[in-house]
Amino acid sequence: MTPTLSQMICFALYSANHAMQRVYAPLLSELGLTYPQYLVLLSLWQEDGQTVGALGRALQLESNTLTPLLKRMEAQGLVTRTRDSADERQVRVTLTAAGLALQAQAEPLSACIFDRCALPPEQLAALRDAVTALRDQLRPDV
Amino acid sequence: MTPTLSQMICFALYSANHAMQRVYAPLLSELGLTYPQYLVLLSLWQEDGQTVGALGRALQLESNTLTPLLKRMEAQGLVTRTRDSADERQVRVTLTAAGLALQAQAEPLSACIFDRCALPPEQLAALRDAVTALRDQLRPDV
DNA sequence: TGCGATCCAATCGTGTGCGATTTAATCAAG
DNA sequence: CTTGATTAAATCGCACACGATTGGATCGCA
Repeated sequence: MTPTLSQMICFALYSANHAMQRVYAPLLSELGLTYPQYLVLLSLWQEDGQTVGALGRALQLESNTLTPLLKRMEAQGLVTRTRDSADERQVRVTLTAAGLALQAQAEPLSACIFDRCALPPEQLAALRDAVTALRDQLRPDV
Repeated sequence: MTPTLSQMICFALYSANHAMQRVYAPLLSELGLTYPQYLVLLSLWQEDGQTVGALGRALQLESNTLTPLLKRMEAQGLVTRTRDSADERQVRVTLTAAGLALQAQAEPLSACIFDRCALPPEQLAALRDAVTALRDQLRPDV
């Protein structure tokens, strides 16, 4: 028997992800950011100067997605993209002053989202860990 | 303090959703379907002849996403799109024989995905319900 | 009955995601 | 050295998502 839409874990993840993006979008828009651009910045604030490949591993995206996205961020003056002199195949992505400065402006966001979730911290952390574990289970080998 | 990427529930949902789509994609590709098209079919197999608006409420998508998607499915011969004669503003989406027939072919999919999740049914259902509850919490009013 | 407000779908432009391929740089084995 | 294999990014084409707007159809109320 074919299950209903709402019974499926895939649709739960699909629709929850979109709902989350819809909460973030208007807030990020004030900073001139899209949702994936914000995720890239989160990763760079954590560790600046990552290569495209390293960002891809962190965000679980390929260069065919990241390259145009990073070019738009470079055009906005948030990052610079420079070939690694030791290995010219790699491109390092480095925050500009403007990209660094956004961290302060984005800082209140996570608390705002946390409130919106309306869950005790432990429950939210448990949910996050369960979702992450499922994700890692679904990923090929690694 | 800015949290790390992996600490954020938003990234857990984002990456888990993508991981799920990456599991489905090659299987659906054999049926000539994309992931959102499969979700539309799930909804139509549950209730045929829904309007674009009703499908949008079920899938939580707007007409600007659904209309082109449904046109592609119509071009593939999976559904028909007809204006409701009682209210010409509405468009009813109805399964063709081919669209109905796909249900049998897609039937093994959900079990296949379930195995991939490698979780006991109760745990998977609990996770699904928690994700769904969070999604509904994030949705505006309703 | 008329006419403005509302509702539904469609259209348009932009930004992802991703399969498939290409280009350039590095590595490895002889 | 050199040449074939591997690796890293970029490119291309297509299918979503979605904000903003448009065009018809229906509704509500004087």
